[in-house]
Amino acid sequence: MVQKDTVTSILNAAEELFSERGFAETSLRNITTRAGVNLAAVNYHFGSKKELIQAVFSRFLRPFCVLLESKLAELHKTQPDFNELLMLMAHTALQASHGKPKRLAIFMRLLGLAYSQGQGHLRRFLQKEYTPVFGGFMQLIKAASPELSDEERFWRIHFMLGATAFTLSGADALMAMAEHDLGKGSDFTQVLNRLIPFLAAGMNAPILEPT
Amino acid sequence: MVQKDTVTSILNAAEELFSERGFAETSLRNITTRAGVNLAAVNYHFGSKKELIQAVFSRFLRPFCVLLESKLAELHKTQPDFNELLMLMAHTALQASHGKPKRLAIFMRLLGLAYSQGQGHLRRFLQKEYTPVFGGFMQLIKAASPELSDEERFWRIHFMLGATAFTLSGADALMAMAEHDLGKGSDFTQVLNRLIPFLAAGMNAPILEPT
DNA sequence: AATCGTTTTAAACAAGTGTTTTAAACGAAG
DNA sequence: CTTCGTTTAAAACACTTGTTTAAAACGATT
Repeated sequence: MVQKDTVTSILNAAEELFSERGFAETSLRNITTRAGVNLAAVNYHFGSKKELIQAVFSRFLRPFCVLLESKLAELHKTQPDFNELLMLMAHTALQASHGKPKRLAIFMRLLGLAYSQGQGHLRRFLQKEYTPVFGGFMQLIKAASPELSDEERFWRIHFMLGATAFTLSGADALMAMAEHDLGKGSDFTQVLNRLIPFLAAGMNAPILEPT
Repeated sequence: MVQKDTVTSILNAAEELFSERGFAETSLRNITTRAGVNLAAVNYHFGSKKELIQAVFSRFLRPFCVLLESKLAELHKTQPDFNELLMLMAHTALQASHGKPKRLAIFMRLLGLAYSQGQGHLRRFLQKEYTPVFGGFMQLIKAASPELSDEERFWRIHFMLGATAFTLSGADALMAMAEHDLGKGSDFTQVLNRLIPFLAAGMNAPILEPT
């Protein structure tokens, strides 16, 4: 691979290493070595390690949000059900990954890390920068499940989020495990096609309001 | 709180700090300071930081496994459905947490960290030590879903696992968010009572085998 | 060709890490 | 009381971390 722009080399290396080892476990020296640039380049171009982490997220999230926003605009007229909504989301995410499922898996793992690992600054950053776009998607979800209370819907959305983040972030490891355990391989889109009906059924589950 | 045994003081402090900040972000000095013991005590009693991490898991997992194993034995006679199976699992986990939901949340977060964070030694440790016990549970799941192909069931189990780990590990943060967003608070068992029907519906979702 | 702002380089910085070492304190057994 | 193995204590170990510095190299503009 030829020597690209310094900052994108750093972003590429950081994206890979962060998703493999986590944020704290990845040192700036790991990143700059893999990127083939000088150690000081990170602090020069990004300011600090924290800002580098945020930049990694922004590079993926910004194009994804504009893509999603445009698709949501033309979808607000119809009344899509969960299967349609989730397939749209999956398709948009894959599109933002330039069609490469591997990139989506990497980003999902980063997203999982952002929540599981301390990284309070990251949660705040994501919340402040990228929540408005998801508001439109939430409205469509609400329209698709008018029978659910706000509380019930809130939790079911996070159940979906968990299943998705966990599965897609470990997709390659799980696919390898599936091949080993039952001899049948799967590919990434197959997994998505199994996941979506599962989630839709969960969202449409009979309600059991607490006493 | 009075000064307990040195090793359990260390385990308590490590359990809390690991679940709050992650493994790499928690230093031995953090742990020994909170535990009120000398820094060298960790290496003296556990050998290394890695072995301390494993000891934290063992302290929870070992009693949980014996509890689960005994319950599974008397359950193999009946033909429990998913709601029963999941409720049994939840009840056992809560019981292993001495009835304190907070402790279960902490352990779930640790489990999530073990998978998301690098920590290859931990994944290997957990796999080698504690997988046999879950085999029995898997058999019951298989018996409860004979219409599913092995492949479909494999993936749906991991969908469940993801939703559960993600939700319960971040339960306190999510509960705070729920209270802030929609003014209604939830408690831990309520969340479990919402999660289980969601998962059961997902497991029983109509099958859409790939072409 | 000389000059400017921008970028890269190598070296050092202070701070924090896990671990080891040495000596001191403890608590029961002879 | 003394002696013994076990536990604690303080200090130092060698090493890695993120960040900063100051000089060198670069690249376009005048």
